[in-house]
Amino acid sequence: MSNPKTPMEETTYDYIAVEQKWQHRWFKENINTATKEKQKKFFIHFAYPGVSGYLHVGHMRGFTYCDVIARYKRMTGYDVLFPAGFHASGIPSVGFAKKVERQDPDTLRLLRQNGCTEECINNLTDPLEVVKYFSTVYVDDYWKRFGYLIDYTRVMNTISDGYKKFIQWQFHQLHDKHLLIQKPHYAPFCPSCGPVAVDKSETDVSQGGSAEILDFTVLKFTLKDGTILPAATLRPETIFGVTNMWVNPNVEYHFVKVNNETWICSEECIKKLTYQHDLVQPLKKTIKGTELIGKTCIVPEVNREVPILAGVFADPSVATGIVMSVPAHAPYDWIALVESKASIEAIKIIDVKGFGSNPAKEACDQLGIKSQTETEKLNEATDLVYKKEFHTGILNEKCGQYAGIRISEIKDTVKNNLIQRNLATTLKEFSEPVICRCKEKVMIKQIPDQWFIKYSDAQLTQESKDAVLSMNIYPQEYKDELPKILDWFGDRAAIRRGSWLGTEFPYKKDWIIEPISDSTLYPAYYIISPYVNHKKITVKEMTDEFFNYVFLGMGSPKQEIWKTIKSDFDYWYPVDINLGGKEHKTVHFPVYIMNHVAIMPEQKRPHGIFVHWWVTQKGKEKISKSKGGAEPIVEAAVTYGVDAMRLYYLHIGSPFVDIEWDPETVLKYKNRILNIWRLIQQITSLEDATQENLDNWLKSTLQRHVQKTLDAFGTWDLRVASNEIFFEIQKDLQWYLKRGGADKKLLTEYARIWILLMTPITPHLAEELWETQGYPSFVSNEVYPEFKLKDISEKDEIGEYLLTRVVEDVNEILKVTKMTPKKICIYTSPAWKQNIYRKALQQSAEKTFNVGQLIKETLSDPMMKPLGQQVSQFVAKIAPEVKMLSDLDRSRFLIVLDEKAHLIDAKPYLSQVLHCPVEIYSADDTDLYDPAKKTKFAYPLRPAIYIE
RNA sequence: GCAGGGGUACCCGAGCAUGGUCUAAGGGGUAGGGCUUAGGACCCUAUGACGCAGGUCUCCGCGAGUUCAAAUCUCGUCCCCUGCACCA
Repeated sequence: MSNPKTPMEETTYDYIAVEQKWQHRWFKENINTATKEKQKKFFIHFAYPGVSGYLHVGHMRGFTYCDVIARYKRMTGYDVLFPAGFHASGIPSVGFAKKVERQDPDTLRLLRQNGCTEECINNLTDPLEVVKYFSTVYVDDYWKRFGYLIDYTRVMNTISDGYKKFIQWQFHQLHDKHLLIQKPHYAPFCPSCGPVAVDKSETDVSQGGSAEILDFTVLKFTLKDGTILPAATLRPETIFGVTNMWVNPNVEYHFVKVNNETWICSEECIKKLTYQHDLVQPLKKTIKGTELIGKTCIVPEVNREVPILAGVFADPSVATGIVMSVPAHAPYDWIALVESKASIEAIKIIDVKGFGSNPAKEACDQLGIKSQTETEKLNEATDLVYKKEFHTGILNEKCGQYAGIRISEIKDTVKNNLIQRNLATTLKEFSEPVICRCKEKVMIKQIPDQWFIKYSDAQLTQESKDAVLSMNIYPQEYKDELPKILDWFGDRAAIRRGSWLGTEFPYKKDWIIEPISDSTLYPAYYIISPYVNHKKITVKEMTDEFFNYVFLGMGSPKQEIWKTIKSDFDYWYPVDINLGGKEHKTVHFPVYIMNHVAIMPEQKRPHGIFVHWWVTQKGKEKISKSKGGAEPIVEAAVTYGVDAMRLYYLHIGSPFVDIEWDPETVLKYKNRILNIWRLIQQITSLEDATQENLDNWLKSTLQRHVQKTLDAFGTWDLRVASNEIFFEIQKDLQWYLKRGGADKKLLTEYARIWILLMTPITPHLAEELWETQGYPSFVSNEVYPEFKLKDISEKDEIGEYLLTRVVEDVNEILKVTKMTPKKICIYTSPAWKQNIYRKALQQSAEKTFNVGQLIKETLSDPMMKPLGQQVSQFVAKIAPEVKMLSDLDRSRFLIVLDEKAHLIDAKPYLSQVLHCPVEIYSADDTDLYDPAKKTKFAYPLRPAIYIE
């Protein structure tokens, strides 16, 4: 580590040493521990990460936002509570342990790469060890490594005994408030492993992670002898158009007893039925498809007798294996009917614009479909007909009581009526095969008395929507979206029996509360966790009574420590910002709000939510470990430096867009960190010199940037804030130096403020610079700069504006004329023009501007009389632009500036950048050198130019 | 199906709520020049077209409309993306 007393060489900046040095000091002096001192508090946290293995650079984006906000708040007069923990519940750590257990080569390689010893790896077959191991990795290698001022005394996880007591209390509360309900539920289930998760990450399954659950309606067609021929459909309303049935002649169908009915269906179907229906009993009797063909059956509801025909497309593995035929509306059925050559009339039951007497036929004709084997085209035709009919179709007179109603409105009613009258039932099925990791086929199983949290509760929903109105939610779009999400958010199955981690559900033995439901009130637990961690309260003492007292203010304290904890809770709660990725928008955040509304007192409801988008791989692909993913965090920290990465996250895009990880880009930020380091070294070693106008300009623009930065932080517009601090300020400073500015005192102060500004974003760089500038103590503990109006000098701002315009104009002329200048003359506008211009601006601001009026007014002055023509030309010329000026420009142009004096001041600079002698005149000067009569083109803030 | 997001220059990406200062910030890339070199560096200039005096024309997915004025408002249209529940 470098010697802290001697500043580093001007050209070297050992960021790794700097990072270590300051992190060591911060944590040694515990500046990150939350304290109650300032009577103003700010509670921020990020949605704790699930313990699923090593994280990648994408995860650091949100964490970094959190730290920047927390650091900003602590510098602006708040006690900040920034805790963190681990979401250990659920499958991830179990899945990880399983991978280690089955010696998954990728997993083992990853562990070894990250320096995990063989002994350690052996331990990781236990999910609890996985949680323990990665908790350390997250804290030491990620969070501390990035300089986050997290209060590490509060670290907790969701499978600790104390947390479990907290969750049980939560569920007792929900139960008391009648928000726990029981009803049937259908969930993926593996015959040998039990419940499995079907999701895109494919933790539990080896195939079919993106399968959807389809909800078939099974219609009970009856044979002559009363046996039921169950046909499964996704369009129960088309029952009125059934003309026949399809059974596969090559399949042997099975008899099965369902309740008291006898069904005929495929063998695969029986298995599904047993998982989803009570009293399913296979009968040892089968019937060949061919034997069914030629028989007839009765269509339920309609009571029509229809024939059973041969259809090879009837797949025994799909639903019941028996298909009803609606040839007017289902292209498959139409083509099969044509191919069967049966003389059956299609029955049209849906009127829909754009189709005639047989939509299915017309769609088939349109796509040129000739055979049942053209499945791709048939699917397209089905899609086409279905979409059109669903949205614009109306059931016609053949549909009895439902005639005249839109499909989209009546579909569910038809279905429910049929089910109610025992003419139909349901069958759920995956849209594609789903295979468990154990190679078994995953089924859908009914859980008759599943416990749900009743998020559909009308009052809870309404109160939650009301709560959202007064919350600070970033981005605004999400605030607008949230009420709709809350409306749409349905009951959530809250428990599961299977091998995963979590809290035991108090009302059903051996069932575990699922991970979303156990992370809704958890920020409140951060208030308690330090007392648990320091053994100031035992798990045994954390009774419902304790939680009731601390959180709800109910009852009286049993111990002194209860009072202490409650006073902490009352000081810190509620949360000011809960920050999480966009994946939480429709999952975590709604339940976070709703549980607070349901359980916590009104004044403890959340104050704010901040949603950030993701870091993706090239091509907007989600970073995934399986695909190689982005760079590991520790490696990246070494390559780029932590401050560079922090700045990268802040500046590369708005928090509300996905950003693509690109190593080249991160390097640019690394360079910028280095440049700033050098620039500050450089400016404090300049030869002292003052230039009043220029110095005042620098002071003034700095305040503009301070103001913009504060405004941006005010709305957590982190990108704008970082842009001001790391780009705009630097740009101004460079202009100042280029102009020859070198006021030592000013530059010292400028550097001081600049370092303060950058502290929340690049704290290590800031601390190091702070120290080299000779300031004692931590800059992290300093007060953030405030806007100082007295430093604003509009006159000098406008002066520099004039100067840049002159340079631009000269360059423009040189470019067009391709001249090489020998001498450049600049003529500022005469006083009379400036007077008129100002008058015009004032009048325009007061909306009294009138060209004729102003000319008359001006010429009433006898001194102006001789200039009559010039005056009228000038006024006419400026009229349109004066009207269009913004308020900002108007006030800028109204400032009185001695243009000539300012330009003369800058003469050395002008001749330097223009590479030739420059002469400055005012149009009012008596001894003008103006061979080309350019003077008359001079306008206020737009001097005339003559180039030789 | 339900709910939501988005199309801006070579690329990324601001702007759009509150129309005018928008050829459209910032960053990157590219080209030319400087620095005679700080570490994958730094500085300047150019980067829609045209223009021999600081200007003109075109332009924000596509097509209309409102307006003195549209990237911004309205309507239509095409295309892309995300989530949908026991994965967090």
